[in-house]
Amino acid sequence: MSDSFLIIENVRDLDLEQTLDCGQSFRWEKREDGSFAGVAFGRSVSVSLSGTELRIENAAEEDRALWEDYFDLSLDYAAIRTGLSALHPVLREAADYAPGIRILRQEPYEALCTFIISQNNNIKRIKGIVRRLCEGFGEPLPDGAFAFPAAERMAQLEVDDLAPLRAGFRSRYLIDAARKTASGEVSLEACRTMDYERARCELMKITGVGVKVADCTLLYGLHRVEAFPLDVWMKRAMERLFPEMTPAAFGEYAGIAQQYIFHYSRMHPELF
DNA sequence: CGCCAGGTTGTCG
DNA sequence: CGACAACATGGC
Repeated sequence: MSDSFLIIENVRDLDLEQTLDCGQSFRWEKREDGSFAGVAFGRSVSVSLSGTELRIENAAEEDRALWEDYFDLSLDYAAIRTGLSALHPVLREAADYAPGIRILRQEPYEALCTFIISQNNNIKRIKGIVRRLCEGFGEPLPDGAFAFPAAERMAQLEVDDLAPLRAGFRSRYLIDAARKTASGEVSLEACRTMDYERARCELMKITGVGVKVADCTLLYGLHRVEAFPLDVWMKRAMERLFPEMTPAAFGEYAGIAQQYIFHYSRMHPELF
């Protein structure tokens, strides 16, 4: 319907493929023309980048700040990359491999749910489950896409209602996450500013949320860039490529280092 | 067909 | 505390 679009100028250190298909979000699809279609904050858009000009189709001018925030454009990634590169030669290589990665500022509840779904699962199937979750329980949007369902909506469901997702044992975790966040028993917003260790514990009050899912929620949903999620790939990478390093040794931007390393490792499986 | 997937939980020793 | 199977499902 709408032919509105938004142009954000002077965008640096962003590559859409590297950022939207590096395993932090599961809702973006690449199209034939190279643009990416997806939904965030209940807004269905398609995004393309030419040079330093970011074009967001079907976005309103009043949402400019929202999209600048989503793509984390206020953070100077070139400077962060320089700092991280100095820490370790392999980190430099990983950062140089995909310098256009940015940590998206996703909605906290969406990040929580998608990484609950991610456990002991593969990315292809994670995407399918997330899509069915949105189509089944999210608000329909004018262009036929669906918003990510609200916690309040999911809190009213029973575990069996999620059977069509084929999410297996994760369904009851999703319901527990919905109920505890909707009721306020777990406060995602409080985790934004809480002491890091405290925030982790807060999230782990949810059944099915352990250290790794908590860290992913903090990093991708609450932009706690000190969080350093250790999945199977990262554990292998730490053993093999950074035997003398600890997560804390990567500093205040450890989470960004983690994303460079994760993506680099996944693209170079022959290293392991 | 068997192994594995951006883990967590419960159960043993 | 540390190790280890079980957990649903389906991609490859």
